[in-house]
Amino acid sequence: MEVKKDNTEDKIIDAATDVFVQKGMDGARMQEIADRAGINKALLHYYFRSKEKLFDAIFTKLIGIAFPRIGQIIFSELPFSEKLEQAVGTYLDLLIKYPFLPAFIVKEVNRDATPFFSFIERSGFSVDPIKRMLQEAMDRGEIRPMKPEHLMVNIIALCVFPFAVRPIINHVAFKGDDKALKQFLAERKDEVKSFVLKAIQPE
Amino acid sequence: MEVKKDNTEDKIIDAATDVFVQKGMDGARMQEIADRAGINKALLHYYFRSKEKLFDAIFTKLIGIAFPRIGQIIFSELPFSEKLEQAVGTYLDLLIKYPFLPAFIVKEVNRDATPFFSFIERSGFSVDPIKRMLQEAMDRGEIRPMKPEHLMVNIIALCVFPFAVRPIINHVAFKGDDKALKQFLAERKDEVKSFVLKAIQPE
DNA sequence: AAAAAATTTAACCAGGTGGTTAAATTTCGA
DNA sequence: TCGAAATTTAACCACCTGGTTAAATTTTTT
Repeated sequence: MEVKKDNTEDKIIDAATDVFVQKGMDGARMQEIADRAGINKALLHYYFRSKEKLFDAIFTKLIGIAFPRIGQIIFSELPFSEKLEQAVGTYLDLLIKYPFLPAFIVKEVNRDATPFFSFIERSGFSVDPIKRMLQEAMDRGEIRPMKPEHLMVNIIALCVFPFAVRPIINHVAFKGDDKALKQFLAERKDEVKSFVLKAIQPE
Repeated sequence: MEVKKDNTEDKIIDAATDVFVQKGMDGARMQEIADRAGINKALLHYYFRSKEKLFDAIFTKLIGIAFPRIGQIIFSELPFSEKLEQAVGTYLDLLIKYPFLPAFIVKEVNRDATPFFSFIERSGFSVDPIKRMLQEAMDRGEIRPMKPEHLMVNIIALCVFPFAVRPIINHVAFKGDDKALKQFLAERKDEVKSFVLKAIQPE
């Protein structure tokens, strides 16, 4: 049940999101954003004083989607395998909904990481609780011992990477067949879960 | 033992590589490339008629590095575990040497995939032999059965992804400590190998 | 020494960029 | 109805973009 937004600011944000995600900060044009929002350039500056300010707003919004709070899952009393299943499932649902997020974030974070850094500071995001949770699971013998940083990166890599290189996979593995690619990405949920579970199971 | 290159064309290519990798096609400026090559803009167009032609040359060169021929490994008679070890080792050495390749390719392939497509066609690159090799390893019972596309994507994801999101990992996991990040990336060789091997072992 | 190739200089171009301004007009809430 | 806010129009700005040109100069090759 989506809320109907028809005020100008939201129209601008929607249009700017589309354009920035597709073209990136460097490739985006204020005129195109104005056109897509159905307004003119003057009004664009009436709402957001500069391209940079507008981009920051969009970037912050999108990074907030890509770095969701997963506290409830982490702090639940479920066994690790079920935490993993929930986390991977939730995250892949999100990626299927926003398939262009990974490429956008890779692009912009490598261009200028400071907006990302300030988001992290503002949001208070930290990996420490996740690391602690993993360490405890290892101590309980639910997971084989390994550096938690590697496990975290591995899980995220398996989820995110296929979306970041979508055009490559689509062409090389599926010869441009969009249906097959979509099917493949849908399968990732089970694939990542079982792949990780086997990889971390103790002796 | 690097070959000393001091002719202008190579100076241009080196400079253009730096600038395009760092800023991308949209962010790159011909003036900056000329400055870095120690020449002027007129001479830049004397060698490469347009920005697009220069970019194509650089992109093709870099994609050729990122999609190396791994035929010798695939067609060797080694057991799969050793093939994996060799392939991952070789590829991670390459990524450590060119750490900005993944972000560059993600960026540019998502901006315009056609140069990538034409490279694939020209080079005759195909996943089919890799798929066949994996299938045979499964038939021999060396690997648990799974879709070869997923296994391929998983291995590449585990290798490449950390480099693509290097600034994020550096900040979130290592609080900006470059040494720690470097150490982490060096560990990936063993990490990916053991992670994948456990994930694919039968039963 | 002559010819050819490489390089510089410096000016120039058309077109696009983000951004601004002022005035007129429309919309909308008090 | 009145006034404020929202929106449009249209012109304008300085600056940057990729790209071109012609002539002079230097370097290299023959």
